[in-house]
Amino acid sequence: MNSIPQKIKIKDIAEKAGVSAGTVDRVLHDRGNVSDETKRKIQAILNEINYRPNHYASALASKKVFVFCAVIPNCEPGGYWELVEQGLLRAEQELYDFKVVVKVYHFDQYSPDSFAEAMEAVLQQTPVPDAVLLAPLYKPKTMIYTKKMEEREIPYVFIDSRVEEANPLAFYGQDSLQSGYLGAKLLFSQCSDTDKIAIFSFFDPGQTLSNQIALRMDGFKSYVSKNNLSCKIVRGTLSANDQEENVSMMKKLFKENPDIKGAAIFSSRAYVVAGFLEKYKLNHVTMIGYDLLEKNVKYLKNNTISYLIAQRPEEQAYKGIKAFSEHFIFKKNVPQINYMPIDILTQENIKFYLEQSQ
Amino acid sequence: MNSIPQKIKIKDIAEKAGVSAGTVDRVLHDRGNVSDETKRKIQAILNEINYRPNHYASALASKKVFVFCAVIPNCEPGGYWELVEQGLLRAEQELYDFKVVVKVYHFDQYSPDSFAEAMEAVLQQTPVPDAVLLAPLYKPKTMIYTKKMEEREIPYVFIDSRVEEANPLAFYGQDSLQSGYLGAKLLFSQCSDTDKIAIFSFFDPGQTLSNQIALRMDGFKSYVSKNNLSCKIVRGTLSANDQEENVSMMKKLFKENPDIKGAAIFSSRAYVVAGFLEKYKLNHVTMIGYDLLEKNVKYLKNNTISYLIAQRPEEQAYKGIKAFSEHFIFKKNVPQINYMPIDILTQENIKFYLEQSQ
DNA sequence: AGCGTCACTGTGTACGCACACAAATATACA
DNA sequence: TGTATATTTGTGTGCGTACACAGTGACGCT
Repeated sequence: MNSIPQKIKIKDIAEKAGVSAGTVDRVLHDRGNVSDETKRKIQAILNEINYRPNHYASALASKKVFVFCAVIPNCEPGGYWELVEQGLLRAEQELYDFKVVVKVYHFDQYSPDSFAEAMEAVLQQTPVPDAVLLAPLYKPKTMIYTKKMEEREIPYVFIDSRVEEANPLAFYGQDSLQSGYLGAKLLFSQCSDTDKIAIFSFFDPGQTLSNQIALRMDGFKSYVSKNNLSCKIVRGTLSANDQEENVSMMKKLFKENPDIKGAAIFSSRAYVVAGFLEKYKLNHVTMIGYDLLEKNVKYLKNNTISYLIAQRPEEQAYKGIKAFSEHFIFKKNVPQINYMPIDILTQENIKFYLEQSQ
Repeated sequence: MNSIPQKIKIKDIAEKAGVSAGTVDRVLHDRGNVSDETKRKIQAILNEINYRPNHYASALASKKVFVFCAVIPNCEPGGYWELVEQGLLRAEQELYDFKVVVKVYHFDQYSPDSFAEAMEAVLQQTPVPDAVLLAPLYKPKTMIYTKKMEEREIPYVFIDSRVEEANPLAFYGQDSLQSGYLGAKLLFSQCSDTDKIAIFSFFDPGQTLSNQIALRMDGFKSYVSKNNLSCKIVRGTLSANDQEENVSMMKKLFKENPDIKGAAIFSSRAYVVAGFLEKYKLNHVTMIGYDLLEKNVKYLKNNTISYLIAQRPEEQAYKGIKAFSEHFIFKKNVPQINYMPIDILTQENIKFYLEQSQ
């Protein structure tokens, strides 16, 4: 009646080997104190049969508490990083019974020093974290701490972007170059090859921000050059906090360039530009943007933004934490480079992506 | 040191209530044999505190084996339903330690009777299935069996499409109408409003096939009429098995209508048409299709197909089975209607969706 | 021979829960 | 009042594993 194939447990192996469960356990966990002969015998049996440990029973018996730290930028309400944090929390909840705790550390995304401070705090906390998930916005600072973590044998996962020189347990994020390339393709599916295009970016004097946005821009440009488009590109620089200045800048830009037909912005704050386009009724301007934020969705729905390109931030964080549990609890190998799908969102399909936040 | 918030277990509740763990267990599972007074006392405590049962320990202690049956069309290699079956297997593997078995029953997707046979077999098997996942291609037959399952209190989940009159535990699938609508939008982003468009469909004399494909077509048409497009539409009917006939049909169609600029096909077998377009170098024809099959992807990559619209079949099946485990094992409520995102696939982003089959 | 040391191995308890069974208490009836 | 019978409650074992601890035997030493 029981249609489950009989599972093999430690006791079965012990009987087969003519030893006790304790000895098998010692071999399984490589805890020593087993004679070479016995060890070989047990390992031979393990190779023969298909022993699948019950990780749930194991977690139940083990007293080990796992502390995973996450280091991400401050979460503005409705902003990008809030979605990331939701993914962290979802993973924590799901792993609650495995005695997993996720501690989130925040830093100011415009200050490499505050990132360093957060990393210091993580590495100095007690208990020592078992693993660290981080968004490596600043390469030099990141390298300092990945090195430290490697010395201390603390596995770490990158989300959002990655530092190629480091050796994380895993990376979850978008191929930014390709997402910029796709952005161009979508924009030019609505514009003509010869149109004038405006590209907006935020003021960043110290080049502090990661290369994600830069890479998207590179991808965009590579589409233009690869397809020999003769479009003209004008640039607008936005301020992170002074919205009035932004409006006057855009007013000026569109006055001086009344022939602008398309607009692109590679950060998640497309709504800044879209709000302007809507207010000043520049309906003839086709716009693309990035990331599924409520404020962006609003403009997608009313057709100010034609396409949004998204990267599943919630899932990145969720999978990042899950990678640790796969590693520590389920003892599985985790693929190292995991590119998220580059989702294309339109008026027509956005609804179903919104529902998707699990 | 232990930073886990102290978890409440049955024993804690028992102590608080001044009873034994067995009694608390009886209340938790509503197994009777508890005096009203004791029951009230325990329930009061349960309302007060936040007791979260450890479902892993629970599964460990319970001897219950869950048998979930899945009823889906036969899986041709490389075909759509193979992806669905992969999702079923992934879910089964993940739930292995919970003593969950997934039994897959197949039927001929062109024969309602064979569907009925499969459903009969499911309902007559021993042990009686705890739940049934099905693709309700045929509404009348489906209704017969959903009624039977409701009588026997066997929960069931729909994937792929749904029957509105039934009352499944959950549904996972695409909003077909909307995916047809989006298909039109994407096609006309590449074609002009006045172009001639060819729509292909497979010969289906008995109208056996579910309304999914019909709904997509309706969605397509509603886009055309809503936007007052003056395109001309010609139709081609394909045969499921006679490829030679298909080629001659298409030759004739494109000869008689040399001004066809766009092509759409609403089943998963876009490759039949794409193969023709490629072979006869009809590069000027823009084509859209459905579903992420290897054979379709080939034509997306070489630009014969401009857009593929996908619906995550693997995930539908996976989530369908997971819905049962949520229901039975984790005692969670499952949202009933779950539309999958309508993914837009292009040459530029397809790579990352292929990696995703996890 | 007696002793300690060491390398190895077996045993027992606990994890949180389900469930069979034993025990205790309440109720009915002669 | 005593006995039989329900009803309610407590206890104990096992699920598969981890791990502390106890036990065994070989060996070398005085």
